[in-house]
Formats: sequence, structure tokens, C-alpha cells
Amino acid sequence: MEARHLRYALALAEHEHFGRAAGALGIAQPPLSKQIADLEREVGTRLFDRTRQGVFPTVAGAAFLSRARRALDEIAAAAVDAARAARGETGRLRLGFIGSALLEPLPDVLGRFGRERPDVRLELHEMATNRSTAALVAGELDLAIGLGRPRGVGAEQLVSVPVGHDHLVAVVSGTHPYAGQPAVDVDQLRRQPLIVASGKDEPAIATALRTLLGKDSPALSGATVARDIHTIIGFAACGVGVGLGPSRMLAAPRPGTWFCEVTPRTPLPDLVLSFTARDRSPALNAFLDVIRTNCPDVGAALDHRLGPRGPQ
Amino acid sequence: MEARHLRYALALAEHEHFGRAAGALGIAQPPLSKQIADLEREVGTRLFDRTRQGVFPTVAGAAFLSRARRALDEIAAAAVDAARAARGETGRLRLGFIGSALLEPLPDVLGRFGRERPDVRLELHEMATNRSTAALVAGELDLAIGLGRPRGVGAEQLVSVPVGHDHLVAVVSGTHPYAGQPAVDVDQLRRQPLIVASGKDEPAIATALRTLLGKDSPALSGATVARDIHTIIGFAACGVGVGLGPSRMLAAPRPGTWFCEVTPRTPLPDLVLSFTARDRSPALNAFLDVIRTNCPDVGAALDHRLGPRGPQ
DNA sequence: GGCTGGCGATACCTGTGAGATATGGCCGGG
DNA sequence: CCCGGCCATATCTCACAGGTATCGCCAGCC
Repeated sequence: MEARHLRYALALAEHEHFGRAAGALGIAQPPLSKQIADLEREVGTRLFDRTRQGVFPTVAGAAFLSRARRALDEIAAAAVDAARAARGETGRLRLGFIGSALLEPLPDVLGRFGRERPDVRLELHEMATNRSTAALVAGELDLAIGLGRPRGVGAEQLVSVPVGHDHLVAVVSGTHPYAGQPAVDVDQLRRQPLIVASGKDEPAIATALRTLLGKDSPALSGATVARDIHTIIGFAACGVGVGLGPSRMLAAPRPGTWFCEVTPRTPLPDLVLSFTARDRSPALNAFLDVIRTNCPDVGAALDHRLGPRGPQ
Repeated sequence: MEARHLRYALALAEHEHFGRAAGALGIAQPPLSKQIADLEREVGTRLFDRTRQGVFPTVAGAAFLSRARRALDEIAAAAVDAARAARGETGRLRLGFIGSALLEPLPDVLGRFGRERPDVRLELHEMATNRSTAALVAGELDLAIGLGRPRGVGAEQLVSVPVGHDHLVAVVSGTHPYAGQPAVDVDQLRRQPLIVASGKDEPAIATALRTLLGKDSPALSGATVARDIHTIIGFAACGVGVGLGPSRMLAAPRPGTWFCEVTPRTPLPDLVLSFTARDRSPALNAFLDVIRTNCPDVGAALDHRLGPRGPQ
């Protein structure tokens, strides 16, 4: 049985007349008669009563027609759903990101994406950079935002693009001697109790700090370790010491704290967007489009990575 | 888009391999490639990713496949449902009947039909014979059980078969002088207060009584009128008089009453089964089959009415 | 009662397209 | 570098969907 048979049966039921139904279907009457006859033979029952007053479904025909309607609806919906999924209007996007990404690029992008693609299910997973890289390679994520270019096994299959640039800034409590001054020198930091991000969770920042302060700096080894930016700021606000973190921290002002530049200006690993070069889902492309329009420079980098012919 | 495309896409998704899927479908590989390509062109999107490791649905393909599965299920169910409806295993049977039919032929037949055809919705409507005839003609009933051959406009379109034969019997209270005697003569009845069925609801019985007792018998005009058999028996039990009714009454024994024959034996209008000659639904045929096996003589009469080639 | 007109079924022809066979292009493994 | 597996392409063929012509049948209707 083919979809054609269902369409013809429905048209016949609607027009109650072979000739008119055939006309509506754009075919001649004899082929319609034959197709209906074939259908009835296949089902094994007469589906229509041919009377002088018109052609009407039998009891069996009525049962058949209600199923046929649903079947054709499903077929039409299949094409529509597939097209929508291909345009990235539906589906799922699994995003892994380092917590601090919630400060600067994500709120804007997530808000706009949620508005533009309300039917895409966004799955957000906060995780450290090395974990999100592994999850990308394992196919458990579609997109990751982390610190620095992804490293490790399989990282070469990933496309990665920096989003924004960061440098080191310091945060202290409002009562700290540094409060009010625009900058603090790295030499001063060496003699202060420091608060830094965990080297285990964020090796990229830890590496940058070791480079800045010296490989085995006692200031570093004695530093208080915090697992995220908010904790660093919190510690600093309590007067635990001088918090060190990316300039993205400035997007999270907190009363009773003071931010100042660190001299010399020290670039930190960039926030990097990455995803698998193959297997890019339409939802991911849609997300990249949102980023493209939001941050033109990131868009340019993306286009460069994915080839000059545009996305997919 | 045809059902073939859906079947092919599902087979391809299942086997993840063009060659093997084609084999399972009983066709060669190139036609499958072409059909899938045509499908993808029609939907407007690539539905399968061809990799060295196998052929896997894209996101759009997955959305398409889930709809396709449901569509094919509906198509299969359409054929099954139609066949079941044609065999009378599903559907609806609207039965109009005179209340007294619940005494004798109906309990058996309804019980058996309900067991044999649990998925047929039985709609039972108690009504007088002339109303059920009109409802049959108007197409509001599929089957009617009434007294005597149907009369009135359109009655000639009906097929009607008697089920069982009735004669007049009398019912009195256990304390009545007639109680204990096997028979009562019609002449005795003329001098008794009588209880009879309403001539408006059941003209067939009223006519028989007029014939028996005389057209303008004062015993009849002064008789107590009851609307159904149970009321006749109830009146008799209260000593109101001598109840007269069909021998089917014997199926409704009631403590404190006595039934006796009326002499001479007076045949009453038969209980008659009728339905429209055309428009016989499969459920109706199934019901007639049950009657056929339950009452062979009725079956024989049915076969005679519907032609010797059996039902339909 | 014969005539006519409308409708569905049948007969027969035609052209499209589903499917078969043969082959090419591409990549991955030996 | 060659070989083998896999999908795509090219070409042919035949089945069948669909077209035209016609028939059979019944209902009005002069």
C-alpha cells in the first residue's frame, strides 16, 4: 500500500464522486477507479458503497479513512520536522562551559539564542576546561567554552576560536591598602597572601601565574585556592588577601571590593569556543550564527576556521 | 512522498548500510541510493550521514524517522482496522426493541454476542414497535425487535423474520379463583376485569384482543391498561383483575401469581426481527450470525429472506 | 416503452519511473 | 601502492500509473 492510495481514498470520501474526486486529484476517472479497486483488493474489503446518490465509505471504509488521515498527517509532519531540525529550529544543544563564561559572553548569547530558537533544548553543563574538551571528543557535548586552546587526545579534531581577550587583574577588599589605587605591581604581589584559581581545574591560568611570578614562587604555593571567580572575589572581600583572576571578573562587581590592574599587563589564556570539526548539528550552526552576529570578530575567526565558503 | 520512501529510510537506518538495507528490502543497492537521494531532495535536507563506519541518520533524519515510523504504523493499522470492521469485530450496533423482548430471546443472544464481539459497541434502546420501525427506516437503528411485521411508510424496505411464536395467556394473583386451574376460557374472561397492554404502544396485541373478545367488547374498553408486561403481572398480583399477555410472560415468574392458558388457544403477533434490506453493517451480520447459531429455525428463515447464498 | 444522460467499470494504449546491471570514484587498510 | 569495500552514476528495461475510448447500468423523462 502506498500513500497515493490513502490520498485517493480521502479525496473520494470528500467528494463522494469518482469523477469529481479524480478532477480534484488532477487525474482522470478510470485510474482513480482502478486505484480504489486495488486498495480494496489489498485490504480485502469493499471500502466504498457506490450508490446512485453518491459514493460513501462503508463501515470498514470509515475505519480506514480515519487511520489514513493520521498517516498522511504524520508523513507531512515528517517532512516539516526534518526541515525544521535541519534549520536548527528544533533539536538539542549540549553546551559545556567554564563557570566564569557566565560572566561575559554567555548571558547575551544565551538570551538571544533562547529567543531566536525557542524549540531547541539547551543543556548547560558547567565544567572545567579539560573536562569539557574530553566530553567534546567523546561526543557528549556539542560545544564547549573553556580557557585556552583545547589540549589532550582528540583535541586536533576540534575547531576552536577565541572569544574576547583577558589579562590579569587583582581584587581586594575595600579596606585593603591597595583599595583605591588603579594598579598594583607584580613585585608587590609576591609579598602578599594571594587567592588564585585551582591549578587542577584551570591549568591554563595556573600556568600563566607561574610564568608571571616564577615557577616555584612561595607566594603561589602558599596561596589560597578557590574553585571559581566568585569564590576568589568572596575571599578577597573578606580580607583573605589579593585575589588574582581574569579581567572578566570586572563583570561581577561586588560591594566592598576593589579591582585594580596588574602591571605589567599580563595576558591570560583566552576564553575559547570549541566544537568538533565534523558532526556539526544544525542547532550548533544556529548557535554559531548567533555568536557571529553578536561578536563580528569571533564571526570572522569562525569563517576563517571553517573555510571562506561560510558555514556548513 | 510515498510510503516506499519511508520504508526505505527506516530500513537504511536499521542496517546502517546501503547494500545490506537494500538486500533486506529485496532490491538492489543503486535503486535504494536513488530513492534516498530523491527523498532527501524532496525534504530539502540530507537525512543520512554517509561515513566509512556506516550510514547514520542526521539530526533531521532522526526527526524524520520517528514520524515515518508512526506513519507506517498508522497505514498498517488502517488495513487491520478496516478488515476488523468488515468482519464485524468492531463498530456499533444500534438495537431498538420492545421491552418484553428482554424476557425471552434477547438475554441469550446479547450475552453471546457481547462475548463473541467485545469490541462492538452495543446501543440498546427500548421502544414501542411502531417507533422502532420508523427509526429503522430513518436509519437511526440497525436492528429492531417488535411485535408483528413492520407497517408504515418505508416498511417495505425492511427485511423481517419472526423469532419464536406467542399465544395468549392469562395471569392472576395466587388468591384469585382461577389460581390453580390450568386454563381459562375466553367466555369467562368477558366477565372479568381485565389488564391489557396499551393499544397505543402495542397496536398488534390490541388488535388480536379485539378479534378475540369482539370489536367493542365492554370488557376491553373497561380494562386496565399497562405499558409493559411487568406492570400487567404486577397489577394481576395485586388482584386488580386478570392480566392478558403473550406466553413470553412465563419467562417472568413472580411469587404470588398464577399463569394459565386461554382457551381456545389464541396466537398472538410474533416477535419479529427486522432491519433494512440494504446498508447491512458487518456488525449487524455478525449479530445475525449469532442468532443463526442460537435459533436454527430463525436462521433458516433469514437465509430464505436474504437469498440462498448466505448472508450479505 | 424507448431515449437520453450521468456515472462507474472495463479495455487498451502510452510514458514515466522504479529497479536491475555495469561501472566509476573514493577512501582505508594491507 | 595496490586492493577491496562502499556509495554514486549511467544506462537499460519493464511494470504500472495514468490517459482515451467505450461499455453497462440505472434513473428520469418525454
